[in-house]
Order: sequence, then structure tokens, then C-alpha cells
Amino acid sequence: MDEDQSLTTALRDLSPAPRTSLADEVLDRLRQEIVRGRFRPGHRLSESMLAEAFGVSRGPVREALAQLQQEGLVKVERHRGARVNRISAEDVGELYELRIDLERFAVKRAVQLVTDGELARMEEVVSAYADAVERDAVQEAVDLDMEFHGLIYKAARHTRLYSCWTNLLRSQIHAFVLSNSLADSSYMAPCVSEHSKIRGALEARDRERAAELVDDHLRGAYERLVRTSFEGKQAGKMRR
Amino acid sequence: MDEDQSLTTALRDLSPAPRTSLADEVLDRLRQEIVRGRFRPGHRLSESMLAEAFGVSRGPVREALAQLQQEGLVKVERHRGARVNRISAEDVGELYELRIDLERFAVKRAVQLVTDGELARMEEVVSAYADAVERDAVQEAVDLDMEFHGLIYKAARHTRLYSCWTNLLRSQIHAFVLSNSLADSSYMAPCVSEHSKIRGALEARDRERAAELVDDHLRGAYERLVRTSFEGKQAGKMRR
DNA sequence: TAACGGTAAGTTGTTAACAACTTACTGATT
DNA sequence: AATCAGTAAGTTGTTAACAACTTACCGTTA
Repeated sequence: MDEDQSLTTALRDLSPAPRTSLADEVLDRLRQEIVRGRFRPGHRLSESMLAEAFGVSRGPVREALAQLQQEGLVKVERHRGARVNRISAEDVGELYELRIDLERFAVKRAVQLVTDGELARMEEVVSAYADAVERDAVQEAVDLDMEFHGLIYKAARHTRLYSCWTNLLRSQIHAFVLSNSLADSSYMAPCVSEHSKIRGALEARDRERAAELVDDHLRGAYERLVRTSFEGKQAGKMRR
Repeated sequence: MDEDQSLTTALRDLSPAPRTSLADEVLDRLRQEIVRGRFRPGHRLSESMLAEAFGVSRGPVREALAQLQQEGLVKVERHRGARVNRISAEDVGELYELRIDLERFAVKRAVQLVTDGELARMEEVVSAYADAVERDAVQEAVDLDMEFHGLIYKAARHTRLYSCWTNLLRSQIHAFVLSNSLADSSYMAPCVSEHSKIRGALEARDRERAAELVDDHLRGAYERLVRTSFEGKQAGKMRR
């Protein structure tokens, strides 16, 4: 039916967000506050204080804190409350060792499954990233960095793999990369062309090259991160 | 001080569980009920019904359901409640594809980090597993299977990797392997010697052999699982 | 007959109050 | 001075009640 067709087409453009729960809103805002460094590591996150600040009751706040613990941004101790996690050199080592393994896995699947729309979006993100780096818009650039890598995971069409990224890796990596980039703005420059090359390998459906590029990109990024954030400490070279 | 020494030694043996939260108790019991098949896929899990059944209020039940969703055992939909997940052929494919990658990763680390105590415990578990298989004690055997693989992840000393196992893989795999083994008791027999060989490679600190054995073990197990549970459907061979 | 509006039952989302626990402080005791 | 019991303040864990939403049912209308 023609009527139906136009109706569903119209509806598709409408109503992107049907209305979310308070817990989700609190979760998103709180995650952003922590990632952007407005709550420092060690800072106590009292449920009642947060509830008042966000204008909700403690229930949704509790839910959000539980999820943020899963993401590694906070630590909740029974009867002792939640604190913002400090990300140690060991944490970064674990995060990147696992990330390299999973993102190689992801990009190899993505080579075969990525859609034209996703490749187009990646190109947009790479361009916007280059522009943000140029303008020294650090926060914006890191957001785009995260989106680029998220697109790779998403293109892999593997729900559990994607969940590893969003629930286990992303938030802590986001927080750490941002704080590092604010301290050392030279971190991001090499990433621009590397992202572009990874996208190119995906478009060319070159599986081995894509995996190799992701590997090199992440190892290089890891090296730069630990060099500026943990120099002096035994930074621990990662084994191949 | 000698007094202190003996005191701490005594305390270490005491109080293994200082008292847990209601949410955790509900979580453990509910997970067990689902894994053991007392709640079938599609079964609605109403918060108030569960609260009454466990003798607690809805709060702890809600927390438990959120965690079980993370583990993949239930699906919670906003304002529509929770249902027990059905594990599809695609789910098993995803689970094992990711599991093979992660468990290879885990065992390669474990080769270098496993302790004598852990090797000893593995030997116990392998023996008990063989015995349970012999006695056709299926449920007990599958519990021990899960413990064996959990020990590998634990020995890898990688908190996020271990979290992948406990939060993302274990519960669904446990549920599926148990239901499969109850239907086809021949599934488990080959695992006994394979477990033993993996333990042997760990003890011998033979990294490549351990990884290869884990790979073969899991691919073989996957083949047997899909053969009996999804024969007819396009089971999808896993790429190497 | 099929589509529509209204309503009732039952569910989840959220709140506010109470119970249990942790922590820091105070003052007595050795 | 150091240790310890007692206590008070503040936190989280849990509960029960209320609000918002989903769903199914039922009679009406075209």
C-alpha cells in the first residue's frame, strides 16, 4: 500500500528517542562528568548527594552507579559507598592488551560485514576528527576517536563483542585518553592518518592489512599514552 | 610479632563469607534456577512474584535481574518486565567464537602465571569431573567443567578478561552445555582427557601447545554441541 | 467484519521512610 | 601515651507505597 509506505517512512524520521528512564539519564550524565574529569579519582559519590544534584531519588542513582562500576569508572563497596576509580598503569596495560586482541578480532569480522553507510560515517568521523585535532578541540576530538572505534566494533555485528567495548573498555579508555590528551596535545596527531588507513583497508576488504593496521595503531597509541602519563614507572612493554 | 602471626593465620581460615547482600543471594539462586532449567526460555519473571518467592522486596530482585541481563540469561524490557532468554544457534556461535579467542588469550597468560596451588586444584577438578562423568552425574559434571575453565581465566591474572568470563560468557554457556548434556550424555566424555592435557601443558609451561589444545578442545566441544542441539539448521562452521 | 476508544488489571519505574552498618569521635582505663 | 568501649552522625541496604506505563478486554462505530 502506498499510504502505509509513506506512513512508515515518515515515522522512521520521527521520534528517535521515545523517552528514557531516569536511571539512564543519570548514568549518561554521571559518566560524562567522570570521563571529563569533573569528579576526580578518589572522589566520594554519595547516593543522596547525587540524587539531590540530579533531582531524582536514590533508586535511579543506585542503578547508574552499578553500571558505572561495571564500566570501571567507579568502585562500589558494600556499606561504604562509591568512589571514582583511579586508572593505574596496570589498568591501562590490561585495557590495551585486551583491546588489541578484541579490536583485531572486530576489524577482521568488520572487513566482511561493514556496510557502505558505515564506511561513509567513518569517513565523516575521520574528517571531523582531523578538523578537531587541527582546531585543538581536544574534548571533541576524543569523542570522535571513541566513535570511530565504536563503529569498527559495531560493524563486526557481534553483540557480545560490542558489549565488551561499551561495558568493559570504552569508558575507562575514554577517560584516560582524554586526560592524557589534555596534558599532551601531541598524542592525537598520528591517529588521524592511521584511522584513515584503517577505514581504507575496510573499504578495500583487505582483512590482513586491516588487522595489522589496527594492531600498529593501538600499540603506537599505547606507547604514547604510557610515555607521557607514567614515565618513570616501569611502563611495561607489551608482548606481541 | 608471633601473636599477630598466629592471629592473622587463624583469621584467614575463619569467616570465608562475611555475610552477603540480599541482592547477591537472589542473584545466585535465580541464576542457578535458570541455568538448571527450572525456569524455561520465554518464562516471565515478574519482580513481585520473585520477591515473594524469595521473601524479599522488589529492590534486590531488580538488581539481580539487571545483572542476569548482563550475563545474558534474561532480557529486561522497559515497562514490560523480564523474560528468560532463549539461547539460539546464533548465540552459541557468537559465544564460542568469542570464547575461543579469549580462552586462548587466557591460557597463554596462565602458562606464565599459574601457581602450584592452582595446578593442584585443576588436578582435583579434572579427577572429580572424570568421576562425575563416570557416574553420569551430569549436573555435577557440568559444574566442574565450568570451574575448570574458570580456573584458567583466573590464572591469567587479568581482571577484565576474568570479567568477560563471569559476566558475559559463563552463565549462557553453563545453561546451554547443561541442557545439551542432559539430552546427549556422550558430549562430556572427550572433555575429560582434553582437560587433563590442557592442565599438563600449563604445568609444562608449554605456551603454544596449551593454546593449541584449548583451541582444539573448544572447537570440538562446539561441534558436538551444535550437532545435537541444532542439527538441521545451518549450524555454521566456525572459521579458523 | 474490522478498526477504534475507553477502561480495568497488572506490571514496572520511582519515591520516601526505615533498618543496618561504617566511621569518627569522646572519654575512661591501663 | 595507647588502647578500648560507647556513642553519635552519616552512609548504604531494604522496604512499602505511589505513579506511570503496557496490555488485554469490551463495546461501539463505520
